[in-house]
Amino acid sequence: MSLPHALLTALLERPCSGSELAGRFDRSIGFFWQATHQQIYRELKRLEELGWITALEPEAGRGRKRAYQVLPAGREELRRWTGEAQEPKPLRDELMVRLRAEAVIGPTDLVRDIESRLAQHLEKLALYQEIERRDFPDGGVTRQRELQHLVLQAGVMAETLWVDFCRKAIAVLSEADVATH
Amino acid sequence: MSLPHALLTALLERPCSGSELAGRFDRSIGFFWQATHQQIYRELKRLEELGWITALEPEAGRGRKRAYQVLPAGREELRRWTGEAQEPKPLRDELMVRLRAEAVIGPTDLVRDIESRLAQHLEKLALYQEIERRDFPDGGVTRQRELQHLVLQAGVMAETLWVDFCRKAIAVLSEADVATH
DNA sequence: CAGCTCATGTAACTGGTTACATGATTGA
DNA sequence: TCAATCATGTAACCAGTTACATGAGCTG
Repeated sequence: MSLPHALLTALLERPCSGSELAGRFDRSIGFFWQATHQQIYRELKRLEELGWITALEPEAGRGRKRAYQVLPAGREELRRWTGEAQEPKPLRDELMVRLRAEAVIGPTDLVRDIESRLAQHLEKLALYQEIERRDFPDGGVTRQRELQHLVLQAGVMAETLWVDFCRKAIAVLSEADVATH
Repeated sequence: MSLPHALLTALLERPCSGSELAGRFDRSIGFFWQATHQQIYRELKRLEELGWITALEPEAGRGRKRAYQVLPAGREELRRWTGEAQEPKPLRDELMVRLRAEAVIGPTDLVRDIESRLAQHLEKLALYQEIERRDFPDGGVTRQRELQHLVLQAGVMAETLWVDFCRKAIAVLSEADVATH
């Protein structure tokens, strides 16, 4: 249940409205946690009811922008949750299911799809490295910057892994194709 | 929507009952796709209604073991799905949300949790490497074995990444702790 | 035949997704 | 002033999770 805490974090970094949050979830925060605007509005309402956030200008509803800020109770809840133990989620990837299916039913078009994934991961890797070069030329200086850098590095590491794996998979699938024909 | 296709793959590898499938989802298949027995039974019923699988012995219900095998229509569906294009799912990890929260609200107990995660990832990595040593001493020989090996390697790569990342995170969090006190 | 375990199954709930609706603001 | 766009919101749905129930078969 990370969404409420991702929202608290985002609102602490800078108070803003639901639509702005949706925008931020398409960029920085969205690199490691995604949310649609429907989820965000639903959750903001809940957080307000819980007394963890409050609207800055108590003006009314539909169509009018409504910015929120975090209340002390929200900050306290975020602190509690951040230090809480969590089990690491096991790997869960559709591509692995497909590879295992290929192993059973023989050659399919899967290799085409992996080539296209490779291109996308290369693109994302380049994006992250560009951001890293621009925003963290000397790593992080303050504690906050170091932690932000760390999260970005996780993205770089993950995309690098995917690039490596896609190349390996393409090699295996192509080689096997040749041997089969 | 991988579960039906994971089940088709498992049943092609070896026809079996729901409870046996649940067991297999705790081991090999479960390393990259998890499912509870409730999900499995629900899905098996659906697959049978779709005409993709059929019970081997048409004996009745509750309490009696019911083994299934894949029908030609099921195999065809699996082939179709395997070659289908899929967008790579973006990284989505609670730990990144927590790190970002730490960056905003200052030191918490997070580093303890990461130390415990590190131990778990090391354990899983050792398990995967043990399986690799035992089952793939010379890599894969046939196409099928090579693909199975590839999937296992993905597990090794992912756990290695997590081990590296946890160590990096512990370094940053500890160092920052010292600087803060 | 009592009690245990195995195998199958039901029900309620949660987080996330998709499709659609409506009020407010802006600018040609 | 009206069409486009922005901001907020409702509803239905889907995959996955948790808790619990019940029939079948085995063992002491």
